[in-house]
Amino acid sequence: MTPSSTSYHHGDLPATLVRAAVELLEEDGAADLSLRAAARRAGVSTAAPYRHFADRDALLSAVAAVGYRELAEQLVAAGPAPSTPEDLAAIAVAYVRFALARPALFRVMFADPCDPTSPERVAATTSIHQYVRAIVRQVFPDGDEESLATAMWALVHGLAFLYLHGKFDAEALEDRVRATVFAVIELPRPA
Amino acid sequence: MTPSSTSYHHGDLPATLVRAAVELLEEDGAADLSLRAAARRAGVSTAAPYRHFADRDALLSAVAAVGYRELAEQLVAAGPAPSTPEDLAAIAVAYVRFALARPALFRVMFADPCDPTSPERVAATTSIHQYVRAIVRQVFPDGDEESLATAMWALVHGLAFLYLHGKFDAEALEDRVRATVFAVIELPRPA
DNA sequence: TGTACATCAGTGAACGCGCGTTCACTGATGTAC
DNA sequence: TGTACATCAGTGAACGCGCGTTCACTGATGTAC
Repeated sequence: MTPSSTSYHHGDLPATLVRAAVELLEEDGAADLSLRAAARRAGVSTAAPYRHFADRDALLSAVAAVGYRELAEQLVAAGPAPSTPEDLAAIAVAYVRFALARPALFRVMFADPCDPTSPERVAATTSIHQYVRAIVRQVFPDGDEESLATAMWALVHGLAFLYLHGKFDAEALEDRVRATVFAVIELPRPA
Repeated sequence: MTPSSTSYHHGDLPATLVRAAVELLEEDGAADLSLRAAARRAGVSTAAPYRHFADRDALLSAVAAVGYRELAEQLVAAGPAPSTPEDLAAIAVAYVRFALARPALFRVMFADPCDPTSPERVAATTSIHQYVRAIVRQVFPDGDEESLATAMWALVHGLAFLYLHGKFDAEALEDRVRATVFAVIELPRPA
């Protein structure tokens, strides 16, 4: 391949479009990504994306897929072999950090009304769920894995959205997220 | 007042517009609410809303405010004097139900990129946080109220978004939400 | 090795659309005297 | 009680915009012979 930069054929337009779209999401902050803007940034005509994506939603799904992958990378980097509550807290912090670092991307991934049956989405969320289950299995071997995994994911996911919504000051993110996770882990007996 | 339905002056256009907007959000499901659509549904000209709302965002904020109020009503109805984990679970179920019953409204309330310093929003989220604190105080008198309140809110908030995103089947909502809440409350010692 | 040709991946112009917002305007209202 | 007038809350038309998508097209590519 090795297409020259002036070649008529782009070489790898699909990937370039997705990358352009992700960049736009990160720069503009708002989730109003358009096919046209992505094409413009990729240096290609308005109609070109249709050679590779059926419609706007298809591009958005590809963008979300990139987001899921990068989120997974961040989480794994934050806790490669999690087995303690400390590890769990570190991963929770990474999750919320990701949302705040890339708010528009995170919204495309999780806040857009989208087709929930899209295989790409289903695969991605299933994979996250499995990942959280594996962590929970290590950290709480005696718990109800399914319910605890749901709870832990919901906990960090909710924190992410509350932070995105400006409910909490992003300055003290790490301390607050850790405190929240530990408040749950050390939950006292109910009244 | 008692304006006739044919009066030139509408009588209570602001409230009518907000109501129309909420109805549109609930009918269309998608959060692409426009000032024009709201005006159309209110039976008023395209420019009329500008007598009462500075811009689109102002209308959206008013809509969100209605949402916060109705959410609060649902929660209180689900647990008027919460003091047990059971009560807590019932309120959690109500929270998630609200999100699924009015997805577009919920997204306007919590998923839109919005000015986090808007007094309306700040007051609303602060009020929810206080409400959750009061519940936590009753149910877990020995806990770290602030952190536990954050955790409980994040937990139901995250569940709501995961359900909205189609991650879980809405059929078994009540059982699953209850199981998730109790999984946290009955969390075993970590490994 | 050279050539004909099918296929692929772009172009550029155009379509129709709904949107937010502004403007000069006018009909309705209520108040001061 | 009647009237002049300021103010309020609408109208209707227009602005410019960016969007998703389609279309006929053309330049580039690679393969069969």
